[in-house]
Amino acid sequence: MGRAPCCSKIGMNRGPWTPKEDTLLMNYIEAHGEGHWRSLPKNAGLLRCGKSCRLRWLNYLRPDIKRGNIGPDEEDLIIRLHSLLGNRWSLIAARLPGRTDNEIKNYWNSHLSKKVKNSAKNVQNNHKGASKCVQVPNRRQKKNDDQDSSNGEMIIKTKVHQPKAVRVSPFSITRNNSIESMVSGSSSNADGNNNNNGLDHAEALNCPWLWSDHKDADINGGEALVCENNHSDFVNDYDDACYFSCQNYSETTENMLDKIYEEYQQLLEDENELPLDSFVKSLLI
DNA sequence: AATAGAATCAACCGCTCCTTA
DNA sequence: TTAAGGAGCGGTTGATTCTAT
Repeated sequence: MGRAPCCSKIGMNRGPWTPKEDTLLMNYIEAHGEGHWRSLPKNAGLLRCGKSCRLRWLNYLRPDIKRGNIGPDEEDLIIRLHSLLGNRWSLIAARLPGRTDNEIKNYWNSHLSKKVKNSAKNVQNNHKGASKCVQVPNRRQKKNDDQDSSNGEMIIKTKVHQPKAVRVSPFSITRNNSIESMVSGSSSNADGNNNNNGLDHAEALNCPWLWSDHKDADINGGEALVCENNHSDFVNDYDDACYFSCQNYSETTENMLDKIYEEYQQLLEDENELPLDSFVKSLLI
């Protein structure tokens, strides 16, 4: 089934935004708030696609945006989160206050990927055969990585969780009655596929990722993420359970970033140890 | 000073997911 | 149940800037 384009491109401005366009967009959002991107350009008097407006606002015009000067702490966290999450830029960005997925993605591609690659090579040279945690490639990357491997470049892989993050509204949870019902595989994912493969809890817990990608999500009304692997879905609403949420800036940046990473790691370590009920409760606390 | 190649990053594209009627 | 629209995400592109020669 094809889809109509998000907007007619005829007569639309493209390319870099002008200060005038920025002002129009900012004024409109100040007055009316975010959202309704499709109709926003028309209402704001902009000759831009709604997607373009959204991107401009989210990545550059939002008042809480930090630009440039990615510090060593942030850099370190990006690298570590990337080793856990892969190219889930929005998830990574959600844990770096003021940073956008686009900025992190660009920073990774231009700086960090090389850095990581070089350090991986050093590790290989120093410890031949030693295990190193590197990202699991996504579909497109995999092809290239396979080619790298075939060129004789050894890529050492350890278990990396690569959940497919899917936005889920609280309604999804209600529909399926309980988290446990989802864990047991009785829910359908967004593709409409029923994932009930007769999995037991241990299998389902292979992927307990539930991180909101919205800083202001709340436990009842916020969005949550569903992890999706080959076998199971798992749903929870988690964001406010993070005591180091992005709203808590009282801690030092360094401590906060470390805690973010530690919690992600802890989730991974715990997933195969906790009984289901305990695990679910730990996420909801 | 001029040029070429590399690096950077804002913006676009296509796809997927969620919601709604 | 299903189709369509809105929104978000990750990959890619291309213009601009930087650096080396």
